Amino acid sequence: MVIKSEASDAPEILNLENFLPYRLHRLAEAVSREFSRIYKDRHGLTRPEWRTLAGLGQRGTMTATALGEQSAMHKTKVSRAVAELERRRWLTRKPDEKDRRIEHLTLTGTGLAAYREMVPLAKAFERDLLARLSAEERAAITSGLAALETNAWSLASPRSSQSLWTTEFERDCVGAPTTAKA
Amino acid sequence: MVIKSEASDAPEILNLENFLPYRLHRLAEAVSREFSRIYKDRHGLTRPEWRTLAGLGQRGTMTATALGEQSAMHKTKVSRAVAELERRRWLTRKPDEKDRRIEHLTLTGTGLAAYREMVPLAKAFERDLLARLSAEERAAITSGLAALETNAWSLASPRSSQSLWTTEFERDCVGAPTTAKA
DNA sequence: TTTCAATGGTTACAAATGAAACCAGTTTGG
DNA sequence: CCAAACTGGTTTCATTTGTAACCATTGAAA
Repeated sequence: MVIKSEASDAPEILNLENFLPYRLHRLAEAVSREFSRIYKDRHGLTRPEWRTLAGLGQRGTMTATALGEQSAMHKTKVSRAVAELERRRWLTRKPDEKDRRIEHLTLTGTGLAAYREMVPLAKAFERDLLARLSAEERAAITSGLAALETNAWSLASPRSSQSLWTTEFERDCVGAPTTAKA
Repeated sequence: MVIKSEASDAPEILNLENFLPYRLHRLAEAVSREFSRIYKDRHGLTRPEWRTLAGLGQRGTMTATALGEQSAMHKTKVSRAVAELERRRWLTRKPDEKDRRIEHLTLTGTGLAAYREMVPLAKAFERDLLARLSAEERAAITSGLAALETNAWSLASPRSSQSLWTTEFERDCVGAPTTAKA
């Protein structure tokens, strides 16, 4: 059996190290795990809780489904995260007038304070991560990811309410701190 | 309160959509989930099981820890995945002669067959995913990811045997089908 | 109206996960 | 030789997750 010397693609072998799904997952996992330490140590938040906080902090009042779409979380994760943040009195629910199934979620003062404390830490984390790359490399991931996002978009998992890549949750947001309109 | 019009960075707000950890995670999740359908429908494999299969298929005989390092999985995941694949008779364990703690894992004929069947599907999946991007975009993710990988490397989670980014597991591999030497 | 499908959200239950304890076996260093 | 300290690997237990079933409400259709 001859050893192939031109690295990595005997057609009948899959080189995991270069396999996109695997690379993405591994990287995401490492980054996410590292970042989680920040909100975990700091406030004992789980990832769904942090995302809920981040979503509401960014957009102001939202419904649970909107939150799920915006932050790509499963229904039940959102539900549980919201329940917990409510228990901590970091957010409040206000039933919709027209449609009594809907609840509008908003951060309380305490919740907002926590959010405001987290923002600079998050930004610093990202900055530090990117700081080690050259300008071109930064540009590369940014545009590369963007390209994948718009395309992987046709994948998404349609089953259940797990529709990633925000469809139209914008509609459900009111009074967001910065409703950037471009 | 004036509405900022230049999209997205009031310094006190974190724009999730542009936040790297979040983008990575969302993308990885979608891609991974979509890809998982292939091995899930096809063979009823879980992700750890698929990775185990892929690892052994690629490198030939390996120990459990080497597998864990190569595929960035937690000890226990590997252990359980291996147990299941063994139950299916897709792999066999052979105790090391020198060190009786160690077991060398190898795919059986059946396991190898399953692997061989999966490889083209995996490659096709990746190809299809990338096919929608322009050449530059493809180059961008490839190099962007590579850059992040080499750097995020200093993160990794040192706790437990979850050390990502392969240290020296090469040593534990024998008779890999293609021991690409560059 | 009444009925039936869809939608926002929660809950129950089963499966997947991770931390930590654990059981060999191995090495180190008296 | 013997006792730590360590390493490969498994197991136990508590937590997290996802699926599916569920309640309440709404909208559309008959």
